[in-house]
Amino acid sequence: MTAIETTPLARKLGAFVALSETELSVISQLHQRRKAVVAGRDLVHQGQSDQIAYILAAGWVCSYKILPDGSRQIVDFQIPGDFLGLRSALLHTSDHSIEAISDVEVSEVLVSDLLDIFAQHLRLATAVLWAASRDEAMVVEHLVNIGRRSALERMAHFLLELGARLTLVRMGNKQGYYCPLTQYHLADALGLTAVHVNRVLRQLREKGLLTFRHNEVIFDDYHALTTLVGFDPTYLDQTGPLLS
Amino acid sequence: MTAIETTPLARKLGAFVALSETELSVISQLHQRRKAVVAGRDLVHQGQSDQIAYILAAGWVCSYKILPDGSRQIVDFQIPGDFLGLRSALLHTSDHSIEAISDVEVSEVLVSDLLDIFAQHLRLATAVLWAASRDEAMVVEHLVNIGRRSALERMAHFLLELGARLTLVRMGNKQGYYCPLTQYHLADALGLTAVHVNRVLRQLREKGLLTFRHNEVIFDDYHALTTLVGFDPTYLDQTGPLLS
DNA sequence: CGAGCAATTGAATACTTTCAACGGAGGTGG
DNA sequence: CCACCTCCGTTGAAAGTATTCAATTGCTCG
Repeated sequence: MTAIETTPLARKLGAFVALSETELSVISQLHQRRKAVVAGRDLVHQGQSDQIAYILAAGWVCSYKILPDGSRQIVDFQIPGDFLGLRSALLHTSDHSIEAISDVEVSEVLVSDLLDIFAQHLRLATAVLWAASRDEAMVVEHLVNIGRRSALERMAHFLLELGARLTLVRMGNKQGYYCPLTQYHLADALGLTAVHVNRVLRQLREKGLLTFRHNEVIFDDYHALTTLVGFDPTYLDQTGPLLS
Repeated sequence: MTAIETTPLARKLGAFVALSETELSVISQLHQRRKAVVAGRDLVHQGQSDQIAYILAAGWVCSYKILPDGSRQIVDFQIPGDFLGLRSALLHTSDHSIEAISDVEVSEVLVSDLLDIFAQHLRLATAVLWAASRDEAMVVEHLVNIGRRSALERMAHFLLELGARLTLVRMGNKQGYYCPLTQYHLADALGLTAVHVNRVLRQLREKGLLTFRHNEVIFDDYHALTTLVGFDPTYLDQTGPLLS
């Protein structure tokens, strides 16, 4: 059982509904068809059809779109326990690419298997629906972040949100977390230049708010950060509403 | 039957799958519990719980979020035929507000009714799932738009997308369309200032690309516009992939 | 007609990008 | 083992883009 509990997906869903042993074992069965991808490689290409879905078991990936002029926008990052390409699989076509940021392990999931499981374990269906809705809410929050916040606030909000997500799968806490993203990743995600990302990070450091160095995010003043950007993690950990 | 065909929802879904008369009548039955909202009023408030879903029958609305500092970001506009608050209804809580831009008519939809219909008419379920996925894809495209395009390109892309959506419900074409949005709406949607929106619209006009005046968008040079921003409406009218 | 809202314009300011250059860490091949 | 290359991070200065502040016009509505 201990082994079962340790899959990030189980941890994430478990934060939302208490899972029975049966349900936990069903989740672990989803992780059968393993596949490894090395850092930097694309897992899915924009426009690729007949897309399969994955559960991210280890490592970090990002979903992005490339514009005609060559610039790219990262839509969001996925961390262990997150689904990849669920919507694309349903639509049989991917409208974005997925890049492995670090070395990555994924579990292939057949949509048909998933649907079978939903039919038999309604609580799991509910939990996955919750996860999908949360993903959508994060994209919306990302949109708001880019549209209406200054570069400094954007960065702070982004790193706070990431911290909250990582905390849910026990890969971070209010002190900080390990973060394999480069400043180029941050730039492409936040709609900034890598150069400006660098300056913004320096500002945050000099203000004693947070330090991002050597792949480590350290919250120097968590409280000040949250008030600076009005960070409200409600949309991430709403435990309850869906339970009924 | 003519009366039935004319609901915007039927027109939209009909653009995706050919609908039988039975299906058309089921759709029209969804429009029973009518409700009117006057322009400027909020239909849904951020944080409101026990949310009900709606189908927009007439008029325009927008979904938005207010930031702690008072600024707002419009996430998305809805036009006749679009669902409102489907996700919020499922989650029993709304994470955003919905404003009626013009006088509006909506049809209340009980989630339970909708689920019943899905069970009986699988093609309709598919079509609605398609619509929901398209909505999500539009939010993603909106994110890319704000993150990686200049103000001018943003505006052009946005007005093109809106035109494509309106065309789908026969409320616009490649010549142009009626558009009740103010420059403030555009600003809040595109992450700009109303002042700057004004200047950008002037540029577009002076370049002979498009004219937005007196609530009318006129594409002066549709082709030049699409190439300017690399507008690719694939994500809007993908007829096919989901049919299987 | 006055009030209020939307659109418009100018000038000054602030924010972000661009261009250019350099340092350090890690990996490769001679 | 070291030279060399590349990728990432860092910094300065100049240029460009968007915002802010302020003021004016036009229009609609009561």
